[in-house]
Amino acid sequence: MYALVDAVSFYASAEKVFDPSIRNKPVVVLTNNDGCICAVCPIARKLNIPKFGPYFKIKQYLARHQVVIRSSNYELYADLSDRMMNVVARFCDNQHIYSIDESFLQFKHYSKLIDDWHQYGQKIRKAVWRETKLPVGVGIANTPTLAKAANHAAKKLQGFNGVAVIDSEQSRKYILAQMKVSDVWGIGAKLASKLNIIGIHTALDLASQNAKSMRKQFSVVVERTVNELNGIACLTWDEVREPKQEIFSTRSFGQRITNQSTLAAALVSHASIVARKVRQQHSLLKRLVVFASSSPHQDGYYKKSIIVEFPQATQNTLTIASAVDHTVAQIYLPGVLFYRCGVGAIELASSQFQQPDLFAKSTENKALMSCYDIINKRYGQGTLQLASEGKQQRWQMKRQHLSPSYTTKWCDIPKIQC
DNA sequence: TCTGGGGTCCTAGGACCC
DNA sequence: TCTGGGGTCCTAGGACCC
Repeated sequence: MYALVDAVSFYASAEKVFDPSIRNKPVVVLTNNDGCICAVCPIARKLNIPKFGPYFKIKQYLARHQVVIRSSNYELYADLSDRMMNVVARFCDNQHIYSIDESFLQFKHYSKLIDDWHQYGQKIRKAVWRETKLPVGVGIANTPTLAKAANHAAKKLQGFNGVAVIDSEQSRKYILAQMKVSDVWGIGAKLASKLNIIGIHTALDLASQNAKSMRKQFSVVVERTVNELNGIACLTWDEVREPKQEIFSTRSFGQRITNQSTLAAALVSHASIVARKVRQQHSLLKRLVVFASSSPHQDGYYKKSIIVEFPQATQNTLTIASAVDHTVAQIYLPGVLFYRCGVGAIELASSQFQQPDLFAKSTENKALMSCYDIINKRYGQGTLQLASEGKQQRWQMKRQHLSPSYTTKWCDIPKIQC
């Protein structure tokens, strides 16, 4: 059996944890630079606020309805996510953290010990609430896609109270029949509208199709989804957890950037983030793309990217940052109002099977990097950084409605008055 | 006044090679 | 009757997810 546990509008719920005064109010959270709306709490959802719509277009409407606005506070969310994941991990053999607020659980030996999955799901849910004050939904089924569907039902359908289990033909059909095909994991807007045209509207409609012919008409992804909806697991647990093939770090600037050294500082910072993530999954970096662009929403759209190839695959921040720094002169163009930039690892190799260069001196410096990672993990990312990332970081993002970092900064620790 | 997220994977098509 | 290959690498753009 698999379970999918995720938080109810996580960012908005996280904002409510340390600020009880907004618990009964409509709350939305904005993306980086206060650009779009990325989380809408259940109370705010009743006002039909569109998720991922640009904030400035709906600002008036939100003000009229006295919606509480928060900028994304990743320091807070990452810490609450850790706490939530730790609680959930106690209930299973294996946990795969799929995103900041979702994890898949696998039950192997536990399966024999659990006779009532509903009750067990409630136990998880209550433990998370008790220890973190985050509301979660739990979906349980025998494939990841069905666990996702059950999770959807747990949160959206009446009568489930946060936990749904698909453990019979009856429960599978009941839940899938009430689920729009566009809500199925892996079916996005484009596929959903094509499926609608041929009369497939619900998840159950999709599940009833012939998997092979879905593959012919659409793709192998749809075939797999059909099988999974029928309880046939298509991805093994190991496959679900495979290391990433690409790792990107990109960001739009708080204000447009016009000078080369600021662009260089931003790109080196992204390089450093990518290098850290590469080390985290025990990979080595072979090829990298460095890019920057002006706003695609404005005339005269400029974008430029450079590919960097490392003769010897590496995970050394210093090597990677310096290579990125050398591309900046080719990317920068005077007069361009830079809006966004980033760095992406596009070819990775396993560090287990490294091909060393017989004639080159190794530049890996593993001891330095692991020391660097340990310090930053313990004292917060950015405690140690490269000088070339810049000190003032004026290009940092705009966060005008930022809440305190209650759990990660000494000065922001909540005060309780008796 | 101006304002529009971030990340990963897949696929189609072009260039090139033998 | 009509018919002209197959593989790899690269890139841009599409699709999807949260």
